[in-house]
Amino acid sequence: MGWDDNGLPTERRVQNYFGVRCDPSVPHDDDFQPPADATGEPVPVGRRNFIDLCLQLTETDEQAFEDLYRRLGVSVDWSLTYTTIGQRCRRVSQRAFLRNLARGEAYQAEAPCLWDVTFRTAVAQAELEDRPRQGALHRLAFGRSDGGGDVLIETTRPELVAACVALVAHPDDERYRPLFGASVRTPLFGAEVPVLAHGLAEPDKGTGIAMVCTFGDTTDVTWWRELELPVRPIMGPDGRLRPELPDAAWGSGARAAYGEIAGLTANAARRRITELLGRSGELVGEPQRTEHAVKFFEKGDRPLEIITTRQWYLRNGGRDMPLRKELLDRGTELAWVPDFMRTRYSNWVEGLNGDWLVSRQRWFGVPIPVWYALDADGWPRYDRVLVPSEASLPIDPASDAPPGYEESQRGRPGGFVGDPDVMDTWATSSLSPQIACGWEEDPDLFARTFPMDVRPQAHEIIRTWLFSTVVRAHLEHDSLPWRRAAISGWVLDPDRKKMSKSKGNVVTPIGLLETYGADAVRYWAASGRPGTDTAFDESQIKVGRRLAIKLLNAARFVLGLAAAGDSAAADRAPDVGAPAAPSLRRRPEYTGAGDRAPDVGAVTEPIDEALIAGLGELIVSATEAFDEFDYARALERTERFFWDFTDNYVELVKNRAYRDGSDGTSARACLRIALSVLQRLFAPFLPYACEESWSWWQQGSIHRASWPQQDELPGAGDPAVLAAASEVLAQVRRAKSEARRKLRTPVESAHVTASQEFLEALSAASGDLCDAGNIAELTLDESTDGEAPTVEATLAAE
RNA sequence: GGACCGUUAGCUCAGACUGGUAGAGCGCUCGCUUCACACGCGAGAGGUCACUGGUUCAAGUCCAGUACGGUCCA
Repeated sequence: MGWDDNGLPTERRVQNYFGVRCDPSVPHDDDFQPPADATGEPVPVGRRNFIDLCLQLTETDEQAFEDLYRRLGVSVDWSLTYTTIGQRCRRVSQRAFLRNLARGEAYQAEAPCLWDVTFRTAVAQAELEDRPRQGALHRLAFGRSDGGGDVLIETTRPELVAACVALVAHPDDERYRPLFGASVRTPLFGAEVPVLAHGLAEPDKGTGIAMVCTFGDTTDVTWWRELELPVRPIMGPDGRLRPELPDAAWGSGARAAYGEIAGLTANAARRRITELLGRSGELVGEPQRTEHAVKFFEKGDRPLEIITTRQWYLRNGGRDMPLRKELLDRGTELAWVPDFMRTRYSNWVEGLNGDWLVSRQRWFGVPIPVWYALDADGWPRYDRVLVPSEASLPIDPASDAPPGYEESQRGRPGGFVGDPDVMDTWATSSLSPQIACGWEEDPDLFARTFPMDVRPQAHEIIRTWLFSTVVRAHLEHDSLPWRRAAISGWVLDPDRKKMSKSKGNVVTPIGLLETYGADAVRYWAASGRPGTDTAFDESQIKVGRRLAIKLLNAARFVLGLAAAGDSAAADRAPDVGAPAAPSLRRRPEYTGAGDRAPDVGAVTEPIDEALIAGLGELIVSATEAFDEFDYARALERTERFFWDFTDNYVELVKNRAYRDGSDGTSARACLRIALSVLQRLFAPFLPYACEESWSWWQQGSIHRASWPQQDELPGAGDPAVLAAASEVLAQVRRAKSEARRKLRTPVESAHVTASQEFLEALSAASGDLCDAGNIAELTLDESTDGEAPTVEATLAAE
């Protein structure tokens, strides 16, 4: 079990929980205490103090999670727990990064990147989501430099007109073709920008010609790069327009206009610039309200900006087609459950528009393990990356010195400076197979466990966890990290909406565990098929609870019977001690020692053999379903058999099972065989009920017992015997029910008309049938027309 | 705009691969204190399988398309 504790969610929780915010300029305080009142203005704390608070809170949170998982009966070796902020993960994560760096797969670049202004960090493509936002289309007039009139564009972000570097239209657009190569002047700022052609311009969107700004969206970045445009940056990392002019050559009018918006947020600047444009006459008509998709950081709540910064990237096929092809091939090589999830992977890889940005301007994460040499003037030489030895990992460049340097040289000319950033949390999580398998640390374990068998995860993180793990294994080991991926769906709320904290429709499991027990919750969870979203349905949890209780009661019956039928144990008193559960007032007395394997040779009655035959088929089909990861099918089959077992078989043989003699022994042996198999088939779903009832008659944990095999059962029987008896019993019950009589009501005679095969099967179970139906006389009559069996029952008078 | 998944009883879902009389549970109605279980048991009612075509002796199932819902990617 690994806790993914580093990253932004933890930082945000710590900020809210303790009422602090991290400010690296604040010195470390050895005696720091968080504010008593966390609701006030956040207290700035130094980096080290902030990280300590993160460590403190994650430890508490992880203990709560561990308690929850233990209660759920999740099968985990808790001695092997790790955390992604822990020493071992930091070491693995940094080692993998350094290997990527040495092979040229990790590189740094000064480039436009998606930027969250709230958290002031770069974010990766995989962390984006589109959200619909209300906006307004502003129609702006750009005057042609040759005086030939205005060119009109539409934009939802008029404040970016200060950053405009070109206009683009589609190369085939006849309206603008004459303008290509000409220049226009931007409104308010009068900057001369070219009119250019590019295939990404959409002729039917707005006026068909768009302004290119550095940078308003990712299309701007493409245009800027492919048309080799200059940069005119105006957006600062804090989400406010930069104080300095974007273009030093601007004249006084442009300077004055920019002075109106410098330092404002994007929204405020938009309002101000709209006023200015209206006044200058360059805003044409009224802004038109519109809804459009805006890119957000998935954990953020302000739109992303695009700013130019120096960041670390990891090659992931976003730029080079050979690597992309190799990674697409890995997606084909991987076995997907369900198979269609492969398409999500392919879509994602094919849609990558850049390499993986792995550096984050945050604190609670694995540090990027490099330093930079400082030149004689004290400026970082980003082309002189200083790296630690693998043996020294993990390191923190903020407190450790690079090889060949002294700590005293930090920040000094000719000295060094540490990279201040941490890695994307997925840069560590993408190595979970390497972490768990002991990569470079336990060669024997690694050889035996890597690549792993299966990655279980949900579908929304195919683009992050799954894909990034494939990338790392491909680059480091030239292999898949696992052979299969089993993709689960989501739990939706009862209205089939995604659960989310902001909507307030989240159901947490703890209350359900308290009300219904872990077995019931697991039963419901297991009924959702792989890859399929499941609407939360409390009634299904109740069904699970009913099943678990039924299993306990059935076990109590079977094991109590065995004692009663064993004449040596017949006078043992039942245990009437403290109840284990409300429905378990008695626990079967069963004190013998040794292994309690059922007596296979004792099964002699045809109907008992019929039950065993069905049991064998069940084992085969449940095992096949598990082999295909279709746990829901395995559960459904087992459950169906079990209810049929209790409703029909048990009722049919109950009287015989109470009797001495070989026919009674056969029933008791069969019941015990069935119980043993059913307990083991149910064990993955109902671990508590199975473990408890298993302990009543077996040694050791059921969760270490062998999986049932068909060949451990007695030889072949004919399932038709049980089916025929069940069918007639059902019809006798119906007759009693329709007469509104008790089910114990004696039946003077029952006359069965059916095919010869049916009657032959039935007669092999007629004794049990008469016992169970309280039938005095059973007569059989062969039908000639092949119709369904019919039963005429004559009930005793009241 | 491209793709994927789904649409079966009031609700939640099986019915796949391999076409052959429409299934389960919950809920509802009725009955039953029955010696494992009233946290139980038995019985009953309830569906034009989203729609339109096609293939076939036969389609919930296979093929093509449409609509609606959800999701992923642009």
